[in-house]
Amino acid sequence: MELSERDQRVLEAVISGYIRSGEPVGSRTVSKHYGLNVSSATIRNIMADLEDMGFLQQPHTSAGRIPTDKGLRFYLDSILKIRQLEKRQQALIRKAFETKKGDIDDLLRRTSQVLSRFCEQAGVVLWPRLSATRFKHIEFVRLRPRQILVILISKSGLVQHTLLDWEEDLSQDDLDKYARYLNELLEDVPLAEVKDRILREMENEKVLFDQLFSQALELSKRAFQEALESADVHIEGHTQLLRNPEFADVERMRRILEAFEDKTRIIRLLDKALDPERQVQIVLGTESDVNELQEISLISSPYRRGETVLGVLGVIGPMRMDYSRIIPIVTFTASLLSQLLADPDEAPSGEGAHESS
Amino acid sequence: MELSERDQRVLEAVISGYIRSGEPVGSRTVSKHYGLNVSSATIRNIMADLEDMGFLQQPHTSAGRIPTDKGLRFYLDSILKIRQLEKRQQALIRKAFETKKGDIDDLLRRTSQVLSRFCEQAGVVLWPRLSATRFKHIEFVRLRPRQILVILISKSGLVQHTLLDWEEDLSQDDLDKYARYLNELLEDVPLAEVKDRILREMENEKVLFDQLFSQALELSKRAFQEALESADVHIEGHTQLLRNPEFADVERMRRILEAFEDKTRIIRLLDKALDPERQVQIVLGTESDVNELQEISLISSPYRRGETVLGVLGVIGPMRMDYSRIIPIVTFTASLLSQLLADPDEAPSGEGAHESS
DNA sequence: TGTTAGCACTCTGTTTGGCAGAGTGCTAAG
DNA sequence: CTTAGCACTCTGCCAAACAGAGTGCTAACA
Repeated sequence: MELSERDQRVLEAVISGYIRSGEPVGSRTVSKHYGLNVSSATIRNIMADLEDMGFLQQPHTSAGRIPTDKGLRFYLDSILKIRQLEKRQQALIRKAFETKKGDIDDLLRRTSQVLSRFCEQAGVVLWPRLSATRFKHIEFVRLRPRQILVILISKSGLVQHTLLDWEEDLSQDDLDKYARYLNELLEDVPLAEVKDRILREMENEKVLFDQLFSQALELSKRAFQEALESADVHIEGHTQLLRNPEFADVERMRRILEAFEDKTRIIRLLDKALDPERQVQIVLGTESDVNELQEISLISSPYRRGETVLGVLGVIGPMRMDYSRIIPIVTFTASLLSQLLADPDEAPSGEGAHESS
Repeated sequence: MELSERDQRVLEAVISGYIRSGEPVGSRTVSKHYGLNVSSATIRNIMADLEDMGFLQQPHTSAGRIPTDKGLRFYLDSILKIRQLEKRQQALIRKAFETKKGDIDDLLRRTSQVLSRFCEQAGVVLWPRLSATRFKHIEFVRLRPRQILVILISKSGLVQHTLLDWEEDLSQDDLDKYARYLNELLEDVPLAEVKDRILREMENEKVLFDQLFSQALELSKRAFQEALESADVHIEGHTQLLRNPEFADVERMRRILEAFEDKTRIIRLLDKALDPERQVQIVLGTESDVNELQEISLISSPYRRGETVLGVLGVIGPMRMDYSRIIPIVTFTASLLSQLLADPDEAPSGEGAHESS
């Protein structure tokens, strides 16, 4: 059940025609506009074969063909050649990032905006897992009696805060002491290992009998528990989705946007795409286990800081997307973001690497 | 050009009929279902008068009437009697807040969720302006050479962070010193006054000649500049808007949701509604200066901490909303949020004004 | 054996006319 | 001032008709 060269070209023709127009593509169109020098009747035969093999489908007798998910998947895996993004486009995207420096949060938000604007679909960025970065700083602030605001800062500049209720009322002075101790203890420890580090330290006998130390550790343990679990995602340009004619049905669109509001679903989807091995990953709706997202498709690419993958970014749109245009944008944006996040301390070529003392 | 009691009742009937059904209301319906003991012909005469006066309009000859903006405004200001929210509903809302404690951010996000769910429209919360609260803590973290992460915590537990580029490379030790100095200097100062306080301190001659002090002040000045300006808003339940039949037109809906994505517009709208004098404020779309929001309406209520207004919360929906149902929910939620935010340290006076019979 | 022209058939989308229903304004009578 | 009655208007819906797009099949052709 191999696909001949010609079969593939017909499949490609149908798919790109469908992507362009959003409507079923007929044999006549294919034979006329896609430079295969065969008549429409021949195309019809081929199309019928492709339908038998499950790559194409007909919405109804006497309509043209549209690709099935299987067809799309084959197209993406075997037919589509991904080019580099044009220099001109690259420059435009670079420029979009130049405007203003800011927080890492600003940077990531901007990234999703850029994705949305350039791809004309919804742009999405999965925030770095704290566990992917290193410890930088912790701070405790006594907001009210028995309420402590914990602020955790990662080396990459992520800030996370949690409110802890604590049985005992600790003074701000004590809290400052705890923080100093922890900041020293955990300096530069990968946040994924912080828990182990704390547990190990708890067994240290010097610590075991010191009220201060053990309480500080207990406190940080609770704080990290909350902080490390959280995952966040930012979606920009929902409304671009409304531009797609396939979502003209309000009710359907509503269900999809509803799924977006509960971010956990999107996070689950993106988590699946967080494969450091692959530069770009495409999840067709039907391949995800999220019911409400059956009709949409995600093109994603991981972004890194140095070697470690921090998170994923991508574009969400209808299955019928111009993959050949969007994939290069997504991969380029991912690599650009990785560059922007690169730690100058660690880059060998960069300026003098100071140690913070 | 006074409206008689009867005229008002007809207007009310048309409006509540229209709110219920979303369709033009005819004279027959009014005379039958709204207990005015007059015939439909009489109603027709009255409706014609109301139309002349600009309170009603006809989508086309031989359709029923729908209210104009002026008519709605009159209804809201003069006819509608706002009741207290039922005890049962109150309890349900209270319960929705109980589930989990968290950050102030969590609390505010939850508030917008509650609004959205109970009103079945989009819920919106304008974050407290930092300038409305008091200084609690500042912290500087040296992320990279010449890059300082500033973390600012208000007494109410709001956390704000900004990244500052600084000409000179300051050591973490120095930064800690600055922070200690500032934390002492600014303890409990209202953030609105912090700038003045800093400027005043800068003129202090003891400080003037001390490198450390003056740099700390300069640093904080820049930090506060950024932090105090920012305003944030959270909108929950966009998708509820899609439920309204008047937004069945995708293109129109898209424009509205697009306006939501650029939060500055919503912030502008909510700022207008931040009037501490009024318990509830309603902005009809046409009354706002935001073009894209002509067709929607905002019901809002300020929330406080003690005496000072922190921000606004509200509900955004189509003009045709069940005001009589939603207004009590909004005002109740605002007062509940105020209670939850109340500082136990400061509120011995028990200002719980929202007692119900 | 693969390709092509021709033809009958099917399904969709749009247009047209007709019709029922809802609602109005006006008039004349109570 | 109120109301019954009536002619009129506009919408929404339905059915029929029709053009257009596309297919599958068959038979002829290279």
